[in-house]
Amino acid sequence: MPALSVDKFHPGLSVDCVILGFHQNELKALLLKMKKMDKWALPGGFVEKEEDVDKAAVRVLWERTGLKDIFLQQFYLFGDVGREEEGHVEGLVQKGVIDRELAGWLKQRFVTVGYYALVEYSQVEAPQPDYLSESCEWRSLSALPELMLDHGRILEKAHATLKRQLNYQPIGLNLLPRRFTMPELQALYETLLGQKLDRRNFQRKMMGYGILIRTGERRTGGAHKSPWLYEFDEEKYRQSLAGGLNAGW
Amino acid sequence: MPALSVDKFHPGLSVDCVILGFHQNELKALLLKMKKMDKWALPGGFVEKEEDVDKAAVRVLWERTGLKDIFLQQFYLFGDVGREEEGHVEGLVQKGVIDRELAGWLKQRFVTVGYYALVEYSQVEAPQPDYLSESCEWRSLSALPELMLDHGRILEKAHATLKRQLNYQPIGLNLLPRRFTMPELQALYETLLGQKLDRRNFQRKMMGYGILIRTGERRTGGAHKSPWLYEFDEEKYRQSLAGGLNAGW
DNA sequence: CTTTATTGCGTCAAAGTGACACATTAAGTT
DNA sequence: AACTTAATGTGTCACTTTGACGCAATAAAG
Repeated sequence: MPALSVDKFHPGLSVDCVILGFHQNELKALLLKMKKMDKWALPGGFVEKEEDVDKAAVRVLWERTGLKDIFLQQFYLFGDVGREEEGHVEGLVQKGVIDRELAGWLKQRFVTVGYYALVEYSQVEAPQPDYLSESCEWRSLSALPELMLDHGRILEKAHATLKRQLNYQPIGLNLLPRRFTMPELQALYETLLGQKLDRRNFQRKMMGYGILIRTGERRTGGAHKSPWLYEFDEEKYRQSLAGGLNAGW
Repeated sequence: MPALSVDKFHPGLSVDCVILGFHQNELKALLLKMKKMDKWALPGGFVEKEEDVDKAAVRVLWERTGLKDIFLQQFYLFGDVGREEEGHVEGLVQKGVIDRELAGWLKQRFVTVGYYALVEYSQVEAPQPDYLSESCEWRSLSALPELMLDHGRILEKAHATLKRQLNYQPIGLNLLPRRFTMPELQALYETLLGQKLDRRNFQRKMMGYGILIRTGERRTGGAHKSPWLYEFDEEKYRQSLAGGLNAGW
């Protein structure tokens, strides 16, 4: 167990990352399985004393999973007392997962900042767990394992935030391969929303946003009629992110 | 100067409240004028070690302004290093505003959680400044005084968040008197958006949401035709808050 | 060559939106 | 008391967006 010098960190402040990917028509989150425990956890960690919180989130994600330079979006601060579970830290000590110094540090009251990111599933190959974890895996949101502390609630809140953003912001640029078909994009939306959409109206609405480019090519190999391949117009995609899709007023 | 026992607080964590009101067709924020300084500040303070952050915000607002039981909405954590200004704390000490103990506490690195609330201007009568401040006043957003630290940025972010929410959530229940006219509601929207709206289309759209009740009465006394008085249907208002106005999908 | 399931494109009615005309009314003016 | 003024209430009309669905084109399998 490497020594973790604890006094370089900002006291009582942590970050937790909800990393969402999309694969086989399922929304998945990247989770760490804690050593010697049956519970799973979001990749999270501490903020250094002279480090921006946003940057800490990026660093922590890298340290704990190997994912590099992910664009993380802050979505909520979880600041209720009682986030901690009675006996949680003692359990870790007794199982030899953490040492006494770290345990003392962990026993203080913590608030945590939630961040989320949407990443392309296939670009994350064999994420590397750190020394606290025995594995790092994609787990389907529809069949989540038991999560430690309030990580279940954090994940839920990230999902809800995402669903709301779908109404006024484009989504998919970091979640899909560079080129994708309309049915694939639709499947992403349907999964995020938990709701079926009409194929034809979806295409019309999506094209109306003007953020998609139809490449001349089709995806072949599957059965039946081969669909067109699309890319995002990154310039216009970013404009839509900033300005919103349905300005409303 | 009352002694402020500093070790009951969570280290390096503060809350700041953006309180917005609407008066004479202007959006105003409640600000504190710091003693012996030309700068103004948002009402803010520290979180106790065994206190929910949300509850701390409510308490702090009460302690610093006298406003009671305001519903505060968390909107962002400001966590960059360099939020602090060089020499800011020393200045306070030299002017005798704070003592050495508080100064030492303040010199650590802080992150702050931003909260906002919309309140009815007229219900806030003579807000009371605390011992750190020499006054507590409504200041128009269009002519803000100089704010200390990054409070200007915090206020700006609250305003932007509000503007975005206007697209999918009803607004006005806590910002207007219980009964109000359609032109008054429209003026609120126009001020928040910084944009003129068509009178007739505004009314149609607003009524379409089904959250307004037209009382049988009119507002008399003004010149010209007297407008109807409306109330919010609080039941439906809350439903719209939860479900969103323009579901989108 | 036929079958089958999927994709692309189009239609149509209903609802929503933006721009505007016109009638109504309360207070001030003459 | 009649007139003027400016704000409010209601309605219209064309255009766009949305929801629901029909039909033809196509890639692979039998």
